[in-house]
Amino acid sequence: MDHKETADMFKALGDPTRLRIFEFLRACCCPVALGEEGEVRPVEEPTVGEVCCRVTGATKITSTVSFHLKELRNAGLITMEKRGKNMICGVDRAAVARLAAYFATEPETSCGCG
Amino acid sequence: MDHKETADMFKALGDPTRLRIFEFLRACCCPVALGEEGEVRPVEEPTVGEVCCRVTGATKITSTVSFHLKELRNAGLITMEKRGKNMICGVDRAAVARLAAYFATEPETSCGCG
DNA sequence: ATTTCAATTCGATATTTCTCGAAATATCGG
DNA sequence: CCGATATTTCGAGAAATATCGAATTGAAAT
Repeated sequence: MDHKETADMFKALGDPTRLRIFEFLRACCCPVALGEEGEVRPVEEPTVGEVCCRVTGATKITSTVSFHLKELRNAGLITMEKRGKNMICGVDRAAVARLAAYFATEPETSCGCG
Repeated sequence: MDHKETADMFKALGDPTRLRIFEFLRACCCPVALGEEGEVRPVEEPTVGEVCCRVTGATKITSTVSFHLKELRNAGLITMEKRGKNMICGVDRAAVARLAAYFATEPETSCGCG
């Protein structure tokens, strides 16, 4: 995770509307273990229209939400996959894990006190 | 940590210059355990001028760095304390811990699959 | 008190970003 | 093919942001 990539993720999450979208997707797309193999898949598969409805309360898709989804996707925070007429949105769990590690890990010291 | 507060932190970290400042402070102000009581204090105490020098390579303090430090401080990510003629900068460890938890914790599900 | 050093504030400018509505694209069903 | 639905792209305007230099504050030293 290089510097620019990290800053882009934070910038994407720095907008209130995008943060709401991201949190909705996180809450919505929680993984669930299935079968004995313990395989994991998302239970709900929200479309752009559903994101739109939940986040802005609008009944039709706003270009604004589309714009924000693209930003989140460009930042590597969410995934979008075409299914028929719709786009299915989900969080990129690897990215979330990297961000968790970013804050949880003590950085290399630069003051010789390590 | 409410929504706006969270977004403000991410917005603050979303600027490349501010992220560099933040990472410098994190690396610089690593805590060190001292004595038998295990008390912890920062080893280096960077001033605004030092941040400036390290981050932008400038020899004198730029108003830009001052501006970015204020943003980071307003977002609750860093602390600044006056000492004599200088301001000593440090990261707010509680805030970093909250952000680590933010990404490490599975959110409440909204799809009835919990 | 005056000078000096550290840092912030101010004013202006250039750039970016958010938002909205209209038009375009793509896919499905009849 | 045509119409309906889902989503993206485009164009424009308003608002926010980053940056720079100059002026200002505040504390310390002389």
